[in-house]
Amino acid sequence: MTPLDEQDEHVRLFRSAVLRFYSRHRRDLPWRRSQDAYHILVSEVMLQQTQVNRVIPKYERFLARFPTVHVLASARLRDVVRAWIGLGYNSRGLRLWRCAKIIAQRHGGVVPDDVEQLRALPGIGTYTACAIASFAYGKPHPAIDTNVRRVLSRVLFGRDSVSAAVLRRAAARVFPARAARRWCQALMDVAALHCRSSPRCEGCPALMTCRFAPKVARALPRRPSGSAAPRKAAFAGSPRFFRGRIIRILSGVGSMPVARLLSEAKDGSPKAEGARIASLVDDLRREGLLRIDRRRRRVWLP
DNA sequence: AACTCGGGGGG
DNA sequence: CCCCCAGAGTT
Repeated sequence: MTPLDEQDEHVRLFRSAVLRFYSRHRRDLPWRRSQDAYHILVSEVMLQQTQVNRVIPKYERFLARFPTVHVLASARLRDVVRAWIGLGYNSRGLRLWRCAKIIAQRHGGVVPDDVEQLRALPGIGTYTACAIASFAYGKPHPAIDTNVRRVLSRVLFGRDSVSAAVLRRAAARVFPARAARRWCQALMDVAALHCRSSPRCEGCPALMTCRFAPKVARALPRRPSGSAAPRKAAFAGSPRFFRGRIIRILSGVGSMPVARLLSEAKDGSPKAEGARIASLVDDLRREGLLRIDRRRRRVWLP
């Protein structure tokens, strides 16, 4: 048996173990019950940098409120933003709304199945485009997110991470074209249930073929706990904190005086000068999340 | 390549 | 208190 054959055999074992694991133990997630590409689109945007458990209730509420692309496309941004509260990264909601408008106007209300066309939509990057093409349409595009990256890096290279180029080649080599729709979701379940940031190897389907597992036993220190830690800024009082507050305040009213928004936003935060908050409001206006009538000095969500 | 964008739950 | 989490867009 040549080394190449050996390697191929190794990959086959890995693949079949992961797919078998998926058929038995896969998580029952709401967006996996649907084949509707719009549902997949909504779930994937919500899942950008946001945990599954927090997305589930928002996802179901969102689709009950905006059941189709057309409903979302003709909705008011304010209603979209209100449905988005609690998910964070509000501009994702804005971009999803713009996505729906483009899909309704230029794609006949059908979410594209082509990766390039998907990539061209606002808020859809490489990962999300591949995820939609693959999960909704069964097209053979590896959707490489942090989970897939971590599992493949560990199993194939015995490291927590490898360079993007190396990983891309490895992902393509391992990718089973016949199981395109399931493969990456299977890897995500392996990541969520076993190959977590801090690994739980017991019961992992990749255990036998994993180059990382042997290293896990000797526990890693896991904490430099060093003196020179850069020390992160507090969340309260940060730009993110105030942006979130501004959006939350505005989502509850039709429109309001700019001055009142500023005072309500900094309420209870004496450190925040009005000028700083005003500049955050202007950032939000530039991004398209809110509108300002300078003459009448009023602000609102479109 | 480095930053910014929310918010919550867990170690 | 720090870290992580189905990333994308801008500079």
